[in-house]
Amino acid sequence: MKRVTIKDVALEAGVSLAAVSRVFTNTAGSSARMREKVQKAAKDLGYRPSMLAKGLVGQRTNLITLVSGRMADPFDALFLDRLSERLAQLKMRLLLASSALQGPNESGFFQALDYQSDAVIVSAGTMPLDHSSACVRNGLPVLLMGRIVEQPGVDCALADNGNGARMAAELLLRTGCRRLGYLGRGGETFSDRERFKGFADALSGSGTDLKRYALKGTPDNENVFRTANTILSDKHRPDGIFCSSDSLAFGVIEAARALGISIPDDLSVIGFNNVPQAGWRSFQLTTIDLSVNHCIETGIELLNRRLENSERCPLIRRIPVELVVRGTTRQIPAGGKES
Amino acid sequence: MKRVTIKDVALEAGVSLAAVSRVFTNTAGSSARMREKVQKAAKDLGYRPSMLAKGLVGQRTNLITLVSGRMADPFDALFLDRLSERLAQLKMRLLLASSALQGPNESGFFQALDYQSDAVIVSAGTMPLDHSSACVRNGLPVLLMGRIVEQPGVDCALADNGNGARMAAELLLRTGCRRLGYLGRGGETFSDRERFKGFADALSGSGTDLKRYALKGTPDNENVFRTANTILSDKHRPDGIFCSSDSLAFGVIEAARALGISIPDDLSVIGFNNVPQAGWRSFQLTTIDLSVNHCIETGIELLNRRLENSERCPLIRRIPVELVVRGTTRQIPAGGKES
DNA sequence: ATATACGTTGGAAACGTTTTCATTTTTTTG
DNA sequence: CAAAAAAATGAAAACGTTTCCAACGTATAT
Repeated sequence: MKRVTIKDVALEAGVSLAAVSRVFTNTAGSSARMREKVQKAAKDLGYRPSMLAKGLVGQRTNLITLVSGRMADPFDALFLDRLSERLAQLKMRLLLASSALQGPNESGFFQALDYQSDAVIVSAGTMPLDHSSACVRNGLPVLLMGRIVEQPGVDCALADNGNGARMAAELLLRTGCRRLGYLGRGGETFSDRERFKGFADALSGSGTDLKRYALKGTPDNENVFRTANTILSDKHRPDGIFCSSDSLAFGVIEAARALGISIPDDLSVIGFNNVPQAGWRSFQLTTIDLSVNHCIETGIELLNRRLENSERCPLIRRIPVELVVRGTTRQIPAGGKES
Repeated sequence: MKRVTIKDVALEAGVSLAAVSRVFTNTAGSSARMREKVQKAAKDLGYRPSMLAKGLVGQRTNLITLVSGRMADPFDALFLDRLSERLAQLKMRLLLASSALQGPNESGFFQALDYQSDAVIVSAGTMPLDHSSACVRNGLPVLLMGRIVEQPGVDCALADNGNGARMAAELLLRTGCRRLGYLGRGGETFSDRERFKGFADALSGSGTDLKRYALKGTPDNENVFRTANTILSDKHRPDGIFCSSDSLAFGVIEAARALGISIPDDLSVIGFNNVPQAGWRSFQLTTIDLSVNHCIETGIELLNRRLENSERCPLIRRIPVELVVRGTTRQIPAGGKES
């Protein structure tokens, strides 16, 4: 019932505490005989080092705090899953910070400090960053996924939104759409703002209409459907819609079907993220692919470099995106190279 | 750069360490004047107690280790999200154990021990429980979600699979299906076995055919589609299929559409879990609802009771399920009460 | 042989808390 | 007002590690 400690191992092996510690931390300066004795004793007793004690004295806890959104979007779930797995390979553990229920002193940043996490990853787009400086001040690296904040000690990794939006715009133009729409979250998140701007920029000078639509309220399917239904019921409705996420696009597709609007003949739809569902036969959504694995590798790299050198200046990494053409956009007219 | 400790607060307030500790733990025995002084000093210095130190000396870390599956199923994501939120209300944090990559000494159970979690929740159906006893031996409560294992110190909470399967069987029978199929994971998980058994039992004596199908490999949509396609391509294909999860049902629906089989006229489909997508217009899946919130409340209750009294005998809780009739099953013939 | 270096080992302080116990102060009681 | 009880306070040990430093032995160089 009582925990097996380093002390017990030392006693069993007939050596000092320091010796056991050295063996378990692979510190130089212990004979082969010593290693053997200690390892045998440890195994016999079933010893496991206390990460709490380790963290208290050393500087690493191998804990990474993740502040994530509501996990409503499959992309978030996927991100979490892969991140957890990848960190496990590096012997690190993910500590979740509920982004909901943020009392005055309850931010995920504080939680990270409380448990002496080695770093904080923020992937919740709407999470206020008020307390991030408290982390930086305590030497706790912050990694921002999906937005940019210029602050010492804060690294950022995010999709190449401008490029993605441009590809979407070009595809819609080349397939003959003329009344374009952008459906996003009303500029609530950094990504949303960048994607709209990129879309608008790419469209400027093309002589097309662009209307910006915003989802009010939660991004659940029913709510998206209602919004899309309103948009598409207008007689001047767009004939091409770029959505800031696949989830929104699914709602648009369903609303179009309900209204008898044919996709892609009467309406083209493009999403963002390329979540697994986008490839399902029920949707066949043309979308901008953002590789989860790529996101994670980029994040991990920034994290590692920061842990090695906490002083280095902040880095911003753009994650490349790719256009995935499926069935919700028309075919690009072949041959017509000139103009 | 250095952490503000209880010592700094004591110094600032001109009191002893013990005094500060007492104020912060709300222990009886400190005057109003004392509380005030300490709280002011703490606020001025921005003091936050170290959970590591706290956990080392006290017995609670407020950490709960969750061993979860691959998060591929939306139900798992939802479960995680809500659990994290609910635990946050109770001032507890979720520590994730990647269920992948289980080296010899890398089980989630060991991780729980290493960080002195207050409890382990296992929701991964396929996670081997070899090392659970190590936890129990160290007084670490184990909560099993979705399966039953009779072991001291291990509580279980799971859906009323038998009842759910029975409701599915009855609906299919009453709506006139005669060649029934069950699509599951080949008995890989406890739930799968219970659901099949419940379905078969409810069908026995009805004079209908029952065929058991098993998904081989990963439960991703593409793979499910292929499996379903094979099943439905048979000329003696079933006219009613009960799936052990909604994810499987979606694949069946898509395969049916691809083959031009009309749902629910030629084929009825029932899922399990009632994930949000089941209600989407693209699917309208009839399914057995398992309330995530109910799961969590049940789990939390078991956990709390165990933490209060670690000696009490193991409890098994069945979570009630509900039939949700949507569009993938035929209407129940009205009036026909007799026979 | 003696001095120097090096590789091994153990002792003890430190990490930031809680908690027990003894001591001091305050309040209540006769 | 003295004595007893109650309340408030502080000193120190404990939790399980790591790490610095001193001490020891052994091998190498003079």
